Amino acid sequence: MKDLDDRALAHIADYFSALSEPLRLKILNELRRGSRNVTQLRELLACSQANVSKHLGILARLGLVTRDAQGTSVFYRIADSTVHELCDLVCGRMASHLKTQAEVMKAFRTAPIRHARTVSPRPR
Amino acid sequence: MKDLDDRALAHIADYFSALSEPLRLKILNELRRGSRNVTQLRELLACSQANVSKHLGILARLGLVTRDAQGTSVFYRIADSTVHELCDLVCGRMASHLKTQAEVMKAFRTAPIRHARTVSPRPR
DNA sequence: GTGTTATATTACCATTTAGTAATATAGCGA
DNA sequence: TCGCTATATTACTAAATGGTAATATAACAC
Repeated sequence: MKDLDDRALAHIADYFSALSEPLRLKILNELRRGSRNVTQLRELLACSQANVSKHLGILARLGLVTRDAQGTSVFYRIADSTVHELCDLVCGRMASHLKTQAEVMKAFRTAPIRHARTVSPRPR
Repeated sequence: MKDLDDRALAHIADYFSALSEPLRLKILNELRRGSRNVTQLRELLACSQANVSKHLGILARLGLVTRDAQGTSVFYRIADSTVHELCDLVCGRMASHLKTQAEVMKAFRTAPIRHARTVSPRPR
């Protein structure tokens, strides 16, 4: 990631954006176990058909999943193995972060956030 | 990523969400070269001070960057080495994806997207 | 053909978000 | 103290986004 033009950057942002919705993460997580059609996902994730179709469309448009039509059903599967690595990375990081975060929360439960700016003197 | 409760999922989504904005990616990319204060980032990225402060606040709140106040300046640096791995993963994937995408675009420049559902017969 | 099922899409609403201008706050130098 | 600089925050607007209900489309069974 050295010299990034705006188009490439927008693509990367879009990619992360696809992963920034809980329902889409649930879909991808479910698809890790194998190919699923819309109805299966709708039942597994307890959401509306229109909604799951919409999110699948987003994931497909960005190339994270692929469509496989079989009769009236459309089966989706993960197209991009990078998805697994990304999620694992974030999950691993999340574990340690949540751990420390929980301790911070316990200490400062009700205290207001203050941006102390007196930490170190200005270098000269 | 086996059994995900909704809170953990929301955290992961938030994490990806932080990476889903071009300007924030630019900031993180710039911070890879070392610690930078707000004014430096403002000049390097050619954006308003309020905007870069806002985005830095988002990144800091999620723990991707840390603050280091020195006098009237506040220096930020990447707090989470995972950021690098994530971006590299996506960039690597992007390269191959854009390559094939470009060829697809060349072929179907003006053609409407059609969802062919006659690929394979329904299994019985 | 009709009816049924599966999926996609459209139109809409509510919420969120990026950006800006203006203001507030904090540290520094004189 | 009084400016001056650096950063954060507030209030606001415009645009994007998630969700839903209704509709459209396509494949199958009959």
